[in-house]
Amino acid sequence: MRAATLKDVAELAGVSVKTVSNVVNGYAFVKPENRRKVEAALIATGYRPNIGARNLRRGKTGFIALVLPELSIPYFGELAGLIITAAQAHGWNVLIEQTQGTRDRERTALTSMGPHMIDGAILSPEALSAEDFADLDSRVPLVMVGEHAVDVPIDHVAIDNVLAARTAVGHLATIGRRRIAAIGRNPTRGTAALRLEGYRAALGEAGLPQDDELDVPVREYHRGEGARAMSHLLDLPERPDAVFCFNDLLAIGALRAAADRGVRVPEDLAIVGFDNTEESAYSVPSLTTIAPDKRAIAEAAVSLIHARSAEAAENATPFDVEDVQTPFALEIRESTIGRT
Amino acid sequence: MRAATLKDVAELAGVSVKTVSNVVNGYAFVKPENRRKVEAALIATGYRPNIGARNLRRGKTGFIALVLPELSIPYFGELAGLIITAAQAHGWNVLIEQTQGTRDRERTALTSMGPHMIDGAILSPEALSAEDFADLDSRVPLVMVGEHAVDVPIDHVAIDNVLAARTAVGHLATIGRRRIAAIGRNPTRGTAALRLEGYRAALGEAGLPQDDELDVPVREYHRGEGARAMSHLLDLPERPDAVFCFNDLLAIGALRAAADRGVRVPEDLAIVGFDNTEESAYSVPSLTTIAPDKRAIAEAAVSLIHARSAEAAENATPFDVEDVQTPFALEIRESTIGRT
DNA sequence: CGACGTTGTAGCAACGTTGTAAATAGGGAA
DNA sequence: TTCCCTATTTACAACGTTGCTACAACGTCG
Repeated sequence: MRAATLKDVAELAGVSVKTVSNVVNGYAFVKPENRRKVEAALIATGYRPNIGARNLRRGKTGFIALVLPELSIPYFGELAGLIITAAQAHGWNVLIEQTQGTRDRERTALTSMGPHMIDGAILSPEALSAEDFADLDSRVPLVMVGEHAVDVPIDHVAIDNVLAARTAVGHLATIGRRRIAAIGRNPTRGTAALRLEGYRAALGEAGLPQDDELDVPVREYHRGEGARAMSHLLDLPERPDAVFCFNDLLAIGALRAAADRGVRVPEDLAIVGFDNTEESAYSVPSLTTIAPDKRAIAEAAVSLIHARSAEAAENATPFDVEDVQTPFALEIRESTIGRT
Repeated sequence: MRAATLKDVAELAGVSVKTVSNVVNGYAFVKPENRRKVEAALIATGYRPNIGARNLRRGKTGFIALVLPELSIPYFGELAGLIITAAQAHGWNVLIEQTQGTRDRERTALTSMGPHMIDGAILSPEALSAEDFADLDSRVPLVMVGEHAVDVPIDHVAIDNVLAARTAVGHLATIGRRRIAAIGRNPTRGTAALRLEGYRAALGEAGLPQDDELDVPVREYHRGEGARAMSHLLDLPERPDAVFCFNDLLAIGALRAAADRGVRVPEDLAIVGFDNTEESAYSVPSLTTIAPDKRAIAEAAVSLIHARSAEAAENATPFDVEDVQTPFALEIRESTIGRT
């Protein structure tokens, strides 16, 4: 039992294949009577267009790729959900490629997705560097979300990471913390450098010294690493009274390590996270965090792909590389100001 | 600048299109010399097969659909990641469809994905009933993951929900809890009935009475609902000393509500969750939970689609409906036995 | 020396769709 | 009546790929 094709519908309705195609595509000049017959036949056969064939003919694929480290990371799960929804509004399906944040797999994802496969790609790279983009065939519209420390001419959507980090650390200084640590330094990660910059700027603005031992590097942005780093900070002869974590997972790990040591949050130690994952609103204590507008990020990214795609179709002169800054807010919760 | 096609490669290599196709597909009988020439031309042109055209010709799409409530729910984020990985091993890309757990969107997902689009679908339905499957064109292999309370002849992968719930509640009884509540009853949800059954069975086995007011219904399986339900339980004249939550999100919410009331976990109240999401290992206190083998679920589901797909291709007589039970474990953590 | 099998190559058709252009029908104007 | 215009429909080709089949070249064997 094959699926119905235009041909099947045409035979049943007693018209040509093309007329059926015209009806399906809303072409204006079809005799009302034929239109009715075709519509009846469409329903009777349960016709669904063969997307592959249509795209082959139209030269579009109907897919965009979403390249990210891992769906199991809450931030990416939430973002992916929003991107899928936004893409659907433009008639796109989303293919998700997981890279584990490794440069190798990010490169593979970039090169293996030929232009036959996808109409565009949204990347959330962690380890890609400028040269990886150099030999990239640029037929596919690309948008980076999150950050590009690398200076490549590619459209880009993100919050102002430096300002966000400054805001977070500024908040810690405002509530009287004087020994503010940071967890999340990482050499290969684009955002890490920016958030570190914001952290240092805020320390400067608050007149606080920079102490290298308060700035702990991590290998991964996972809970376990956050706990490890926090543990390390609590072992210092002079403990910090606050810590800025470069994402919520690290902060959750830090929270956990503090609890293990009997360190009270926020009385002894204030903690700020980054991402406002749903988890952060329900932790004990709840987590003060930077809340990027994820929906805005998702919609901006998809819109950019759409615009680039249209531009290519019309052979228009390309518009300048876009650098969309989406809004964010500081979500103040118990981990810095306690129960209210 | 178009993408390279077989024709381009053939012209460059000085052979026919078909010979290039033969090389690309690993056909044995190609003269070594021609093979070399073609391979060189392939690299020179950067040829990538047009998947759409290939699938059109082969009658396969290369995609499977994954229909689930929402990617932002940690359990589904984790599961989706594993399914994508498992599907890749079979050469499949995964299209994700989010339904928000509504019956309407689950039905739409089921009917709109024609067989042109996908080679199979993995469903994690929450609200579908038997009649929704009745008028389903069954050309696409379908696998349900999680639970089907509905009795339909569709392949199915899940843990033994009744046994898992019994194990969880049995654990609470074993550590001496006598007034054990349950959060998660829900009329439309397949798993809820099974977990409730396990809960009641375990109460019976432990010689504990069933008290209807201890069994709190929820609308959604989200953290907020867990907190609300827990709050309600803590308002009872006679508080429970333990609670079994039907998933981790509800448990995290319950944990939060307990903290808000100053109720100590596990001293005053033991909590068990379900799903073993990564979050549950790092909450304060960490959460005792049922840990399904998610990787096994993902791989079993994809394998089943693969088997059904092959069966259809060979016109074999269909094998019986499979009901794969994957293993689970009780992960005992602080929320029932405290710091160790 | 001819029949035959093995190895290698290529032409053609078809997958289901749509753009283009040509064909048809029905009016009304010349 | 003839011709042109408009409204509608249709045939055909093409998108890029691969299965089928034909065929050529080359040995091998009787």
